[in-house]
Amino acid sequence: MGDELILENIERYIHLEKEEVNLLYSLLTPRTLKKKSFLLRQGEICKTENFITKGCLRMYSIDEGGFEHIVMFGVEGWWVSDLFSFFTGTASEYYIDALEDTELLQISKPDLERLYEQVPKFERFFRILLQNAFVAQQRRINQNLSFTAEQRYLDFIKKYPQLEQRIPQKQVAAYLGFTPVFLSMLRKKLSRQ
Amino acid sequence: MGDELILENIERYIHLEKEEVNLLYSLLTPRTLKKKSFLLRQGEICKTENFITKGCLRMYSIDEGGFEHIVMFGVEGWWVSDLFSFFTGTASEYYIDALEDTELLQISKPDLERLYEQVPKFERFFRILLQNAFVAQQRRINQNLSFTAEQRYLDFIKKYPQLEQRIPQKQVAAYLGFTPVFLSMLRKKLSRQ
DNA sequence: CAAAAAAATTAAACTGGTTGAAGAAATTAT
DNA sequence: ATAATTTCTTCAACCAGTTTAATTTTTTTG
Repeated sequence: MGDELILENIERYIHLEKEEVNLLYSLLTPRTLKKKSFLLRQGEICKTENFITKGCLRMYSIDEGGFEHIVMFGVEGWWVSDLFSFFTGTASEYYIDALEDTELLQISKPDLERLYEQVPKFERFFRILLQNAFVAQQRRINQNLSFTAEQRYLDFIKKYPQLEQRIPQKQVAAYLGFTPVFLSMLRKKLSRQ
Repeated sequence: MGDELILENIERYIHLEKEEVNLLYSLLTPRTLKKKSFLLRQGEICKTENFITKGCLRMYSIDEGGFEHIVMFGVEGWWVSDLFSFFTGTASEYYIDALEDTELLQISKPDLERLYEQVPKFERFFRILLQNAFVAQQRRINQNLSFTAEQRYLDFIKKYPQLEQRIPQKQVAAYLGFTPVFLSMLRKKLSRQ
């Protein structure tokens, strides 16, 4: 199951005793999500933090014109949720759905707070997780500002070569911030040179 | 001094006892930075987390063409540093300099770790700080993807009305991701309608 | 496995934002 | 104060990426 994956993931940053592992497991709820089904819709409150043990999710918004813009992907070993909605208890602006059949481990806010209280080390773990996510986002902001579309695409396939194979091109375009038509032209141009 | 400002800031999220406050103060080093002088340059390692008690900083990169792109501003009450460089001890890709004469309170990595150990509540404080920063960045990424230049500018002046008054227009443009020339045209167009 | 639906390609016209250049206004330094 | 420097404005030519629409390829579904 995904139990080993999440443990391996956590023990990269903090060491856990047996009982602490058991407490953690007792607070996690497994869930499966069929391809194309939703984990969260705009207007709903995000009630859980979600660790992916199998499959692939995307978190995205839909603009006035009906276009989708992907703020993050998640695959095995990643946490995905709308933290703003989760922490503030307010309606989310985002959708999260499954690009493949997906398996999750979920933890609710009260359970997470219980976990922090009983094992303060988890506070440290989630701080480190957040640090990494923050830094990755900052990098993305900087690249969106300073790179051309072509540079951004090349960086994407270099950074996430697996993902590029796994998901439809139009999703890559929706993440990088240009149209599927333009991505197709770009790929053709790159393959010629 | 800035001592009250930082305390007020921290006590929004965690409560501190007198000795804990004293420990904190003993680990903070004040520093002043003249306008246009650098707190960090590309290639250097970011050694401190910096709390601004007065003034204004920007963190930015310079691209191949020599253009500056601002990843964040900071004013009174904000923390500014290159967290990636700070945590990993690797060379920074960013510059941080002062847009005004600025006063800071600095904490080094060893001192921050001492603080975490002796007062674990600070782990919580910085996790919450990071949560907020993460969510703000995610919002910015989403808006960069889904908004036009005009919408982004209008959102900026709505969200940071003080900052817009305080800094040169070209810095706003470097933050929003377009040229100063275009911003000037945009403002003219908006003032006509 | 066939039919339907979704994704990818191609091409041409188009547009939001850039570039370069030159002058005016504001800020900074002496 | 005055000169020097930086910032802001204006305009016109230009280009990176969009749009629309038609065709082909791939994936999904019954």
